[in-house]
Amino acid sequence: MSTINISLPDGSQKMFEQGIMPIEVAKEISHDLAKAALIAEVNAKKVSLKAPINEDAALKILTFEDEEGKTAYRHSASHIMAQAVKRLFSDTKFGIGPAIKDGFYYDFDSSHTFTTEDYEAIEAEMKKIIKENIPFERQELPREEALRFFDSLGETYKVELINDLPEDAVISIYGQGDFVDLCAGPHLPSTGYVKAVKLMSLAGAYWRGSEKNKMLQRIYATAFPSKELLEAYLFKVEEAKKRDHRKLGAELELFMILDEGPGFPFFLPKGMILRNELENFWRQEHIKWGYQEIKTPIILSRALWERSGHWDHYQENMYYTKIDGEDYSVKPMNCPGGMLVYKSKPHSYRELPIRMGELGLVHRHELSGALHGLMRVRCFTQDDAHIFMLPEQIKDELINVTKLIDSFYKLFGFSYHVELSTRPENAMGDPETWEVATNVLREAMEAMEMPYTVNEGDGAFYGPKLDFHLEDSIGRTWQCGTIQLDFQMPEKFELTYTGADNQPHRPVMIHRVVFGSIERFIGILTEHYAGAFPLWLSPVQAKILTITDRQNGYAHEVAQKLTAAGIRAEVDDRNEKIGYKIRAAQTEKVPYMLVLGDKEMEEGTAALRKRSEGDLGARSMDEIVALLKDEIIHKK
RNA sequence: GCUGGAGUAGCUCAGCCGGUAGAGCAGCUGAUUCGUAAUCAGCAGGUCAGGGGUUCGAUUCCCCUCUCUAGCUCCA
Repeated sequence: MSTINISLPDGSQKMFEQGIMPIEVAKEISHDLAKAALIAEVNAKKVSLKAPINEDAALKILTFEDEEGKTAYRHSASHIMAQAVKRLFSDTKFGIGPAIKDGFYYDFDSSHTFTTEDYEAIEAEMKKIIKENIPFERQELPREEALRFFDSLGETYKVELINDLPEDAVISIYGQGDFVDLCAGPHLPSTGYVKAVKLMSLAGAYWRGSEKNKMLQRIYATAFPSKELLEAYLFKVEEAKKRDHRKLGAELELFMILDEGPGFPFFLPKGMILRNELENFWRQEHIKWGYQEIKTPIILSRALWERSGHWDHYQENMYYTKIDGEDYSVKPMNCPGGMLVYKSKPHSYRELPIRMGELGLVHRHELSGALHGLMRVRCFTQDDAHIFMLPEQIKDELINVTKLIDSFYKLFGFSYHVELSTRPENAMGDPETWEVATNVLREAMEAMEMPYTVNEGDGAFYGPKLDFHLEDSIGRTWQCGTIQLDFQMPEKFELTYTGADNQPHRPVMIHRVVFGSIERFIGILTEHYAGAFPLWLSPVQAKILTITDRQNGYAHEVAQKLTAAGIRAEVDDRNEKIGYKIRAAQTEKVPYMLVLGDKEMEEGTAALRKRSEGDLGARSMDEIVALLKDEIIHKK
């Protein structure tokens, strides 16, 4: 038997007998590593711990700490769940069962309708399978044989999957006792490796994500290498729920959504303060960045929407009405109005770029099942702008807008990722123009060295776009900012400017938003800060709390002083103990509290208390005003 | 829209097998005048989402509608 040379991630090399399994190498390295090992990476290929190594190789042992190890672990758990379901509901057919962020799912087609009451039985069966410690066994099959095999089992979905695999694909199946699944692998050595599992939720999911297909039943679950890790995860999920903007929005009285208007949010006084602060900031910044502001009507005639292409390309998302017998539509986008403003007078090349902003309220018909708090609504305010420019200005403007968006997100401490969305199916205009536009977006991203992913076919019907995604409290991402490059609208609306040659030319246009939708942005902000907004955004910035009712008069004087300095203050002069009032203010997430007793009243001071730090001691009123003003101005 | 789940007081929730609803918090009133996260007592609060059906009787069982909710993209 010959020997082979195995190199490890730390650079060391060791000689082993040919055909050695990764798990044996792991044992050689350390007992702990062997215990934590899940799968291996041999020459950059993921394999089972029991796959013999037959040649010199670079070996890496992967554990739950590695993304790939975690994925294999959950993927194996999904097979265990499938096996459990097969045992309990034998006529079940199988769709797909991948690992996902934080867990895994499996899609089933079964005569049985799963409910949460089945969780217990399925989990119990999974535990049994885990206890049986059944090895996962890999087998590679020729295509024909694989097709025959799954066909004989009646696994129509698997047959479909195999038929769609490329000609040269290696078709592998994994068996664990009485259960066999089509799977690329790799898997853990045996079911016993999975320690803690929990079924999380139940949902319908169309086969292959298309609503033309049958809806399968999807069970979401998760798995961890220990009960403690599972519980820590469940705790984290519970904590995240407390940050949910729908819950906080109601508690903090920011907004509400009623049955009288599903998807149409009401903003309450406190939510309006937050919103107005954001809009004020937006206006100030946009002046600095060279924007003008306009406001266009909400309802405009059918002729306009036909011209813009919305009537053909966006029909199912629009609301319609009739005025004096003529068709009108409620605007789903601000651009056509902006076009009309541009067209209202002739333009010279000297004016370009023209950056025309609009906080525009748009209405869109979203599927009822897609509505979600402020994140997905049927009416929202876009912090829109349309930039009309010369072709040679495109790249600079793209960079400019990207920097503007980045400066906003940085202020709030958001991390975000960018997606480039390309030509969709129902696109307007010729593919060549799209190609050009898409490439300019790419170039701008590359010029700034911004990382981005590509989202094929997800562009707007009039142009490709760069989308900026922010995360919510449970890790779902929402598109906020977007930059869309548009060669179509200027054409449709016959926009022109007079060039240096005294001839008419066609400008190019960018559509862009920074917040995206003010509503969605407020939702994201609420979850980001868990409702404890920075001082400049807080609806109530300071709460004045009296120890006894002797200080009530003084309290209102203090409130007057703060109000005069532009600080939003409220007095709590209820006949309650100070602890009670502090608790109330703390629950309302008021950033500063001013506690007033006899001492403060005599000295003309206030005992300052910060939401995040507790008692700061007595300060003069001037000092307090200066401190708060500074924090507000610098948006700390 | 589709699939599963849910809807009881302002909020969080209880209500067994059908006999017309209960708690805590919030609110109001009174007492207490208190120093950094809940003082005590009393009072008031509900067309049990809406509609229909079964029944002597429905919050409870059945059907329809509305709304909310998880998901329907992350490719064996």
